[in-house]
Amino acid sequence: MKMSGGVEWALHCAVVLSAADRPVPAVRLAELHDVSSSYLAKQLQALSRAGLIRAAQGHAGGYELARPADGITVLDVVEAVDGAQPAFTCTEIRQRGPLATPPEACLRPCPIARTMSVADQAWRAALRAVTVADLAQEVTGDNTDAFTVLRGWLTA
Amino acid sequence: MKMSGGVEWALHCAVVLSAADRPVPAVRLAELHDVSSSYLAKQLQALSRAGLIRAAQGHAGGYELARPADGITVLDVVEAVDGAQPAFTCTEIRQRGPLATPPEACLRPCPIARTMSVADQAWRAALRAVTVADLAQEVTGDNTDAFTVLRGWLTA
DNA sequence: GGATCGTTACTCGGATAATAAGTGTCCGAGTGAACGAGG
DNA sequence: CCTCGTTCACTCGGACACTTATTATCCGAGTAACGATCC
Repeated sequence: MKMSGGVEWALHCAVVLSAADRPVPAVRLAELHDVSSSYLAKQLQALSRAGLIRAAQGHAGGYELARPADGITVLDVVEAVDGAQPAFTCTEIRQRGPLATPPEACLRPCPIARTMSVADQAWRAALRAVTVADLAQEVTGDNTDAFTVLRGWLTA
Repeated sequence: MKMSGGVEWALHCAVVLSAADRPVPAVRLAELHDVSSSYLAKQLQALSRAGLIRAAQGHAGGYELARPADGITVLDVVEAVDGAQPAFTCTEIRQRGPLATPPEACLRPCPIARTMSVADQAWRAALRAVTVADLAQEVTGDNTDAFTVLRGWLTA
């Protein structure tokens, strides 16, 4: 029950990219957060494959958001990096062993799987309710010129 | 973001134990579900350490629920087997790098950690709302004598 | 006959290998921009 | 002065080792029941 550590990096990068007005290279994002650039690239590639960010190659290239920040939810980022499959997978052990339940009585998922599914959907709903734009606004808070200095550092 | 596979076994065992009227050995539970008895023992030990089930040693020993089935929630079992720590852990990368946020501005968790925490609490609340007794009742459904044949197989 | 002691078989518990996933790193393919030569 | 071709440096992308967590297994410590023995 442990989430991939790269999810945190990907979310921070998404917030930073929402403030940038031009493509930002992965190396720049890495030294901004003081993390391994090679490994951060892996997370950004996952975001790119999911269609959340767009990659621009060549000179003055980098990554930029493919959609407006208020159209990208936290769940989108989490699923892109960590996988979209639910945490719990029912192996149907009720159909095994000497007292196996007959298949005709297993048309619906077992109560355990249903309970897990409900909890999983609640978790996803909570993450779907927050967008990258919401995170960015909370990060800045009252000092609105935080984005200005960030842009200046990104372009320098 | 993957849950330990033993959680499913532990939950099924909890439901079975709620129907038993005497201690059930781990080997019996293992062959009932057709799983590795040695590995299932590890999960049962975790439940025992958490105080959910009680172990009786010696001849005619085994495991039995330490509390009434309606007093054990699904969350209790999940936390006992898979750990109680939340899936997301904030590493405070906002305090690192050239544009590090000063510590005096980090008195509260960052928005990302807050969002994850809210989602985690929603997930836990959904699991806390279901007890082992609820699962047992749903498993039996209309054929109420399912527990009778189960007890007969456990004692035989 | 009853109680006691020793034996025995059965139980859990933690310590120990094998496996899969996650983490971290590297170098090559591709691309856009900049620079210089020519018109 | 403008346009075109070439070169070049910079970018991403996927393929390759290493570490950590999960999965699976084994054998030893402890204990309750059973049976034989003694009072």
